[in-house]
Amino acid sequence: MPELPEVETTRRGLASYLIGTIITAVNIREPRLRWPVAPELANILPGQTILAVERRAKYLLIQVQTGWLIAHLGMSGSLRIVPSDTPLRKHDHVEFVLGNQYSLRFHDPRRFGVLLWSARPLEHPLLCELGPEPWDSVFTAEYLYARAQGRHQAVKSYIMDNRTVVGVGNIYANEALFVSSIHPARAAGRVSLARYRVLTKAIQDVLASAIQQGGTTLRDFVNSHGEPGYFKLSLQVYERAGEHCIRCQRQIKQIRLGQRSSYFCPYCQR
DNA sequence: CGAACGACCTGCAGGC
DNA sequence: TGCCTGCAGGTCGTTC
Repeated sequence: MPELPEVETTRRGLASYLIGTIITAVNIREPRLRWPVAPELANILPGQTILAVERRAKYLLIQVQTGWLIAHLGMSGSLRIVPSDTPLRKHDHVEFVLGNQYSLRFHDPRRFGVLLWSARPLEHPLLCELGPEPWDSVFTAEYLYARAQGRHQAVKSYIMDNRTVVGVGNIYANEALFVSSIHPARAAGRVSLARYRVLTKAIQDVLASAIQQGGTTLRDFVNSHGEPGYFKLSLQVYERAGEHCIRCQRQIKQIRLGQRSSYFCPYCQR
C-alpha cells in the first residue's frame, strides 16, 4: 500500500507528535508480521524517549536513546496516534503506550509489515542495498540511462526496483510514466537519455505532489491521525482503465507487467 | 549475473 | 445467502 508519499506523510505526522515523548510500555499483541516482531522490544523501549523519526525508502526509522525501531507498512499497514483509552481494533498488532495518555498503534490487516530493532539501521541487511532516494544528487537521468543499458526489463519494473531508485511503487510508477509519455512495457535499455531526463523529473514531481496532498488513499491508507490522503483525485491513469485519456481522449488500457496492474494510454505513451 | 515468479496474508467485490 | 475467484499500495527468496 504505502509508497514513499504515504510513508513520508506518516513520518511527518509522527515526528511532530512523537519527538520528546517517552515510551512507557509496549504490548505485542500479534508478533507474526513479515518477520517476527522482536520480543525484546517490550523490555528495551519502556523508559526511553523518542529522539527522531526519519525515513529511508519506505522504511520509517524511529530513534530512541539506545537504538532504532525500523518500521515498514507493507501493503496495508498504518501507524496511528490515538488516546490510550481508545478501544483496540482488530489488526492493531503492536501498541506503544506513551507517557502522555496517547498510544502509537501499528495496524496491519495483511501483516506484510515489519517492526525490527537495530543499533545501526542503515547497515541492516534490508536497508543496506537500497538505491538512491528520488531527490538524492546521484539520482539523475544519466544514472538511470547508464544503469539501463543492455536491459530488456520493462521500464516500469525497472523504476519500481528498489536498487534503481527507492519509493516508486505501482501507483506512482504508472503516473510518472504517463506524465513522461513512456510506454510501461518499453525495454529499460531502449529509453533515450532525453526521455530519462523527463522521467526523472516526472518521478520527483509526482512524488512531491502526492506528499503535498497527504498521499493517496485508494482503500485503507490513513495518516498518523487517521485521516486519508487526497492524491487519488489527481491520479491520471492508475485504476482508470476504460476511461478517457486526459490528453487525447482515447481509452486508458490495463495490462499486467511483473504481476502488477499497469495503466497507460497506448496513443500518448510509446 | 538479470529476470520472472511464487509466496506471504486479509478483505472485498463480483459472478454464479 | 453463500461459495468461489481474482485482485489489492510491497518485496523477499527461489528458480531459470
